[in-house]
Amino acid sequence: MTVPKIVDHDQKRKLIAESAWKIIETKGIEHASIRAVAAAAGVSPGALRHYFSTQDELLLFIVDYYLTRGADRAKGIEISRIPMKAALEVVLELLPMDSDKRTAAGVWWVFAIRSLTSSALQDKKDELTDGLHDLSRTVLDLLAKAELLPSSIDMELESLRLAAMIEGLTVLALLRPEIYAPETVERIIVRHLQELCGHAVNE
Amino acid sequence: MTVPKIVDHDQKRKLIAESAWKIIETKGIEHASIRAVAAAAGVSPGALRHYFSTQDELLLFIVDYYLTRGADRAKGIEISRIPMKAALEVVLELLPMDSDKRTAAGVWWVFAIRSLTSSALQDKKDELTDGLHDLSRTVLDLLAKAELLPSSIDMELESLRLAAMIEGLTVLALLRPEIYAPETVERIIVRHLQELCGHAVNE
DNA sequence: ATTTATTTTAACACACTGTATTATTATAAA
DNA sequence: TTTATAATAATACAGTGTGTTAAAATAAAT
Repeated sequence: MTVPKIVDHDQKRKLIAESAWKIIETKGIEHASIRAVAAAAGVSPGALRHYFSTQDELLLFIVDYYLTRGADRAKGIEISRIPMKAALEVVLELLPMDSDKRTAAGVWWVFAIRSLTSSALQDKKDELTDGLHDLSRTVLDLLAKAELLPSSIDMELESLRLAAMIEGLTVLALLRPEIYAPETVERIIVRHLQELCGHAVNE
Repeated sequence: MTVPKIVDHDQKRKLIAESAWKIIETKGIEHASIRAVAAAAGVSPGALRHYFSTQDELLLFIVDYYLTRGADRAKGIEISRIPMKAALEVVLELLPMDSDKRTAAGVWWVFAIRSLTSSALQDKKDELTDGLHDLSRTVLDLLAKAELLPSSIDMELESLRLAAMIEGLTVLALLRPEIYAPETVERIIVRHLQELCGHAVNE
């Protein structure tokens, strides 16, 4: 047996994914066709297909490479010692408050839509939505540990509600950035968290 | 001057839109191509193009014909005299609780995504999101008139928050119907409304 | 009844898309 | 040097939306 040309593979996949991401950032995801990505990455379409045999595979890799990394980052950097502030920071990390996260939110969105009809994307979709749910629960736990939440609260229901809140804000911030501006989104989250803590009013 | 073949036009547009809707319902919106819709409506692709010169136009008509009608229906049928119940019913009318509304929600979703890059869809997108916002405010007004809301409430912020809640529930109910089942969605909405009314806990 | 203007319809061509197949090149071990 | 296999390229295919161009149908005017 012989072992031919051992070429990185994983590194090349990353290179291709990064080229794709650049196109998505500048021209939008609808222009990230196989041929365009191949040209941007400096390989032929056939070569790209050798690394990603289908477009869903490429999309899957991009989502994993960028979105999952973003979610992990959100879970990692709860710097604030003040629980309320930490909770806010974690949630804001998920929302499209800057250009980068806006791109990520757009990718997540078209990925989610495609997942409705492509069975190849189902698992990752479940993983990502579960991740959102887990993160919501983490935020609630954080507040509960600080004894900020009423004991009678239904944690399961509230984490589903917070997850929906985050998802909805993401969508609307993309669709109507002039209405759901970063400051407004932040105020809404603050309001939601304070209400969870039993403060019917805040000021 | 002469006046040639006066053919319905508006009626034919409706016929085409209904054929398109049927395809969307059964095969999903990604199969509602111009050629497929034309075949289902019994006209040639060229003929369809005569009634809808672009696919965005067709999508626009479908959204107007089905979604706007649905929104108006929601605004019309606040039957319940009990304000809390009426509010719940109005909100539930927007959410994908049955097959029909699931289809509508899916259409709204891909429409929204396309609106991000198609300038032809911008106005309708704004109209629909404004409609959601207005409806949220209507619900809040309804509760306020019944003196169920604390006077200190920020109506503007709360209607933005409720709108995000509805949007998020719509998305997640489509993505994870097994988690966001109709009963769960209803419980979440009830919880949200009760919390707005100052009930930190409900049972 | 014939002409005429205009709508309606059809039939293409074009540039894309994702996918599949096939053959060629390059490489590393035997 | 031979050889097996990875990497790449080239091409074909069916599908998409869109645009153009020409034909058919129809209702009024002559």
